[in-house]
Order: sequence, then structure tokens, then C-alpha cells
Amino acid sequence: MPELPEVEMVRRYAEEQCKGRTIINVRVLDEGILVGVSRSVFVRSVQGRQIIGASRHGKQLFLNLRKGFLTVHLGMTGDILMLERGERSPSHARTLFTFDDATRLAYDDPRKFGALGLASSMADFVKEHHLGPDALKVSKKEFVARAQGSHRAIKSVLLDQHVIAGVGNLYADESLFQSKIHPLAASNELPVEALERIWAQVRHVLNASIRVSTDFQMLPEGFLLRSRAAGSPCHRGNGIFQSIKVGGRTTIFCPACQKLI
DNA sequence: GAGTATGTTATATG
DNA sequence: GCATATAACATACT
Repeated sequence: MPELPEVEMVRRYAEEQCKGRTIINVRVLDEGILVGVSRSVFVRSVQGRQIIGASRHGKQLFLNLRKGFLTVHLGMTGDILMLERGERSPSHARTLFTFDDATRLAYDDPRKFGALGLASSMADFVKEHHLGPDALKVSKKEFVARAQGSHRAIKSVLLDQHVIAGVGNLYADESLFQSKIHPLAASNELPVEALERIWAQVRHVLNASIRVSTDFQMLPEGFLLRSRAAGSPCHRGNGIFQSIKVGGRTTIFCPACQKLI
């Protein structure tokens, strides 16, 4: 599911569905999903609290409680969904929250890479986890400065949540494709102009995806994500999309459009 | 069975 | 200690 645009969709859903509701019961079905907090402290801190909103920093989601924050990271396969009264919980539900009106919220996560926890403030959480600024909020100047601080491949830098928070494997490929930059280009060797282009494309790509509710098929023509597959032709003409590994992650790019500088 | 998957982090290495 | 690279986590699907 989850890179910044997908998490933003979940945030909106959570806010729509949960705002104003009070959690009266918590069932932790799989304790492994709790991070940095014991089951008893988690339950005690959440039970009886009202949800007053939902926030996001990069891929990290926060349910704003009347006091404190319930932190949610969706990992690879996490999702949240509201259950109507009596509705069966999904097969990989890891935690169930019951509200005062008997509806329930399920945290579902087959692969269990996600995490639930507590934080006293978003700033605290961001600091503690050394997260970089949100990919949609970072200024051009700060992005360039941060990218210049690493000699790794630019794609690895985009994926590093300590540099900026929110870009994952798919949107990193898309942003570099739109910027016409090779994923293996050394971050600190890219001209400032190229880094500025990447900054602009990261926001463009993330915003475009949010605009279509992360339905890739609804993206405008010319987006790699509409058909991200090695061997398929680049719509710009010459190239054939190629697959390589960068930092252990599958990377699709067009060798004709994205030349190594 | 092998290979792959939208993420993070502990561990290894230089 | 720092920057970087890699393995490991758990499950489903092709």
C-alpha cells in the first residue's frame, strides 16, 4: 500500500471515519505489531480517549487523541478499515479498536511489517526517529542541501527517510524518470539545477497521485507508474525500460531518457 | 520450489 | 563514531 500518497489517503479516511469517536476498548491480537510500548501501557493510554483528527509526516500516520498520539506505520501491507456493527474483522487484523457507538476500527497487516505505538507529539516522534522533513513540505533549498550531503546513488538518497520522509520505491523511480536523471547518479555530484528538478518532480508526482486517489491508471499519460515494467517501451520514443537493483530495491528506468552523468 | 513485493532496521564493513 | 551496504523480518502471490 503505502508511500506518502497512499498514507495520505489512509489519513483522510481515518479522519472522516474516526474523528469525534471515542475508543472504549482495544484488543491487541498480535503483540508483535506494538513498537516501543507494552501491551498494557498501550491499552491503558488509548482506551477511553477520543480521536480528534489524523495527521501525517512522510509515511508515518498519527491518530490525534484528546491526549497524546497513536502512531501508525503501515509497513508494506498495513491498512485500516472501519467495521460496521457486527461486521467480521479482516483475516489479518492485528489490533481492533471498539468505539462508543459499537463500530470498530481494524488495523490489518498480513506481513506484519507495520507498527503501532504512542507519542506525546509529532515533533517528538520525528526527532526520535530522525525523520527528515516531509517530502511535500521540504523547501527547495533544504532539499538541495540535504541531497548534496551524500555521495550515494540519488535513488538511495530519495528512499532514505532521514533525508526526506515519504518517498518509497515506486515514487522514487517515477520522480527520477520525470526528472530524466539516472537512478545511480551520485547525489552530491548532480548539478544544483538537476537536484532542483528532482525536488520539483517529487512534489509533482506525489501530488498527481494524491489527485487521482493513488489509482495509477488514472494518472496522466507519460507516467511510468501506469505501466512500470522492464521490457516495455518508453512512451517518449527511443528507450526500453530496464530493471536494475539499487540499494537492493528493484529499479525501473529508461536508459535513453535517464543518462548517467 | 524460486523469485518477487509500495518498508524499516539491526548488523556488518570499511 | 560515521557513512554505507546488506540481511532479516512474515506472508501472499505468480
